[in-house]
Amino acid sequence: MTENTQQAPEHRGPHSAAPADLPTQYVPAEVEEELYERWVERGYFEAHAKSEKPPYTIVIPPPNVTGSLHLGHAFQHTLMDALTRRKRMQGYESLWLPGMDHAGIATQNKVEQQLAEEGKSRQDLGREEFVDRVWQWKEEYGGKILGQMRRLGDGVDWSRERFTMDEGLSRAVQTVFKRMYDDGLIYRAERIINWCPRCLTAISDIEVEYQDDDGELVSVRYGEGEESVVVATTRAETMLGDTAIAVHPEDERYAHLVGREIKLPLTDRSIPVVADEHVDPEFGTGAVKVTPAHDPNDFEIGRRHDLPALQMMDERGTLTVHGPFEGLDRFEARSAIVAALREQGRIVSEKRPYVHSVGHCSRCKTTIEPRLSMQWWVKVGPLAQASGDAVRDGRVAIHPPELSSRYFDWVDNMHDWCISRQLWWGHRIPVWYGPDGETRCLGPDEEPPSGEGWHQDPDVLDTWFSSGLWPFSTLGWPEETPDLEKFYSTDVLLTGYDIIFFWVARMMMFGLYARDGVPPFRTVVLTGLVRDEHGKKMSKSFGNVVDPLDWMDAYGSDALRFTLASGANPGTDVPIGEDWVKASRNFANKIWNATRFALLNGATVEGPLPESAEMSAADRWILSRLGAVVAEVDAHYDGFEFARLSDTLRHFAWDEVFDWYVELSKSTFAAGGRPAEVSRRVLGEVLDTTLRLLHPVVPFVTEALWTTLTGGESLVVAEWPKDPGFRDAAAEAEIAAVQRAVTEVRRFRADQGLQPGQRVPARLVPDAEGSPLAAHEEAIRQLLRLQRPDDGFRETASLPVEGAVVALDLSGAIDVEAERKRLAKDLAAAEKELQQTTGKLGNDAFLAKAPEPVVEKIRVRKAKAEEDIARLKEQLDRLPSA
RNA sequence: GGGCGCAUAGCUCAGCGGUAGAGCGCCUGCCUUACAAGCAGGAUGUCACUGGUUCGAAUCCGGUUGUGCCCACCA
Repeated sequence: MTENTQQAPEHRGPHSAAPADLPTQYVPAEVEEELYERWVERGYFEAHAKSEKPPYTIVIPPPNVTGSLHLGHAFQHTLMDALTRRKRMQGYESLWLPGMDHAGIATQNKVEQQLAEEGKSRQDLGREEFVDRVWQWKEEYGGKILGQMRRLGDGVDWSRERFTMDEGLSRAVQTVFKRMYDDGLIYRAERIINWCPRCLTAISDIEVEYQDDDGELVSVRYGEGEESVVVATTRAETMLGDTAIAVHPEDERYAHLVGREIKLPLTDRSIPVVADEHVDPEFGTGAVKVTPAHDPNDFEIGRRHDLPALQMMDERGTLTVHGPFEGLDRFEARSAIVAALREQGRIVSEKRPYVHSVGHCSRCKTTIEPRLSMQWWVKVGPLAQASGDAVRDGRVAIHPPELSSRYFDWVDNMHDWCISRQLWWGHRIPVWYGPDGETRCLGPDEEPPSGEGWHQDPDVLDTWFSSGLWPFSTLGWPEETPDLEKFYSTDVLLTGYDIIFFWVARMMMFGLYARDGVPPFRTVVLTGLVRDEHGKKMSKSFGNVVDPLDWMDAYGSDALRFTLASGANPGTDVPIGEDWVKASRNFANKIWNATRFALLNGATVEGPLPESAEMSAADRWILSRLGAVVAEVDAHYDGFEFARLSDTLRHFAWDEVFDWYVELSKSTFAAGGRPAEVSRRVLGEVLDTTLRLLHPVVPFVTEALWTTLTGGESLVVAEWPKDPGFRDAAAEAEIAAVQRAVTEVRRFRADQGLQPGQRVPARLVPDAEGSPLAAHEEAIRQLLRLQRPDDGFRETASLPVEGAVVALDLSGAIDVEAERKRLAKDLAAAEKELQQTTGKLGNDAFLAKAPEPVVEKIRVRKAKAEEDIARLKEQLDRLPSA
């Protein structure tokens, strides 16, 4: 490999590098790291609160410290990076704020796991030492993802990096907590919560994953003779905590029992029969055991009927009721109790398989145990209302709009949020309890109460409590900092649709509350999930998880980024496969080589663009297209249509610029003179602009090439192109005609099996009215590799194209049969077209109702079909017979 | 149980009322001095099924089937 010009010194003038030194292949590894370091050193990504420029802000969804970069991150980061880079180029004070989440339960689990390998538990260390250990762990392993972000090219402002446990962010947490506590929006209450017997903490409703598990439904007879009821249950082990039997108030089968007491099997207790609307008489026997301490429904029934709640398990799910079952695990207890009941003849109908939905801890998959427990809650009513309204009244837009229904479903039906966690890693609840049952909630600047008997609540907050403050806590709130003033509220919040509830809704609640009704962001852009090339979820068990670094190593960051952006249809999942990344790598290489060609041919960005009168049709055509593409790309950016903007750019760059325009310009360059000078300037202009347009998505390769091409400082701070509004419909039509003619002749040659080396003299014969091709004879000849006609020219084949005829001297080499077949096929197609269009135009209803442009289009099609048929027939007639 | 979405070329997906598209893959021919990570040409679809609206439906409406996701206090 030759030496890479990118290692040449910065700030060289235009074309000072010998372009021939550019290697013929783009090698990402040779430019990426160096460019990123340069960008960071020069402070391009740092935003300034004092800037006069209008702000544009995106805060990163803070990844967990425990995590490493996966394709989902790479995907979202690519989009956020593209958005902020473009805005920066457009002259905004563009801030993309990075950081990480302490991820309470996930991180604590991780460190506990590590301890377990040393044969220790967190209790062995004690709280303080354990938390130290987590911090240590965070310093050592946390933030791995931040290094990976550099590889991806993320243009984040590293000077503003935040962590949810930073001092400043902790102040924000405590400030909000205190305010909400004082406002009565945070309270403490004993309720049924979702308890994870492995993590040993409460978790919120959305941290529970329900899945259909196989269970068994057994029917058990409670009581004796007349005074007996049969209940159906899947959770026999909880019967020791039963404090009632409930039936429907209108169920005549049990009317006589309501109010009576029935003896509970395996115990000395008797429990009442109560009538409650909740019971479905159709289900099972129509009678249900009530265990208020271990089932949320039963808890409600208990409240309505003033029943005691009997806690019969400890925090690990072990039975605590005195007797033969004490000390058994909940699942062992289930079979033991069923066996005991069977022995007593109380199992009325045997177990039958029953599939029902069972909750599991989203962290460790352990079956959740509903448990009666004292916890802290956020009263969501007013906050949820405001959160819904902000979207309903348009202050916040959700993109794509289809996904807003999910948001509304959630905020409009939100239950109070359990925010306390029985963990050690996290923001400690700032509440102190006094010796006389006093409770004191402290703000960040308040000293803890001194004196005997005061102690702080041992629990910490749900990790999403601090994430919910992220858009403003990271900007300095509760202080009214210049950052907050300048960059809040943020412009776009881009994240996966899977955390609408966890994060988006909560940021809305907190943001609207803390900032007096100002929403934390104006637009929410929801992305899908990254999946494998067959649309399957990536998971360790499938073995289809891909480390983005592997692909970046193999194909470069740009290739990965471009592939991800190409797949980003709004709100839908993104499949990705290695072959696609490879294809994007090829695109990057194509950009590389096209620029190399331009440099070799003296393309320039110096001086003003030549007058359009001086330009060739090809020059005017490509500039006309360029303007249209700038406008189109802008529209796609504004609509967050990343797949479309990627497609638009790839098609324009590869097909139109790198292929047709470059090929057409070759004959111009070869001819030299003023036209060549003009084209060199136009090619420089088009490449310059195209590289700018591509930069936000593929920052590395574009930067490397653009600085060489233009001698400019950096694309990161270059200006975003504006559509100059130059359009030339005539030039566009002319070049389209050339393209069609060239394709037509190529097709002929391919059908004829003509070797490229074969000598084919040809002449372009414009018809009487002139042809748009007339001016392009030399270019066409070159594109098709046709010779000039010589004295012995003998026309043996002619191709009518675009108002002209390409006469070819094949000197008897023509394959008559192949040509006959081809013409016959074309003729059939033309006849079908004629039939269709004639039919349409003969339809009065169509003529009466269809809009004029549509009718006109059909007329044109019909005329063309007629022409084609006549021409093809003539050609067929002229073919020598075989 | 409720809600949302999707069914278009071998694969992954655009298109969403006026001649069926892209990328990858496939076939054929080319090392044409920017690029073989390339170039040229080509093949491939009753647009799930079924009614309807319309001059005209892949596109709008109803139904069916299949499929994915979300929500729900399914003893």
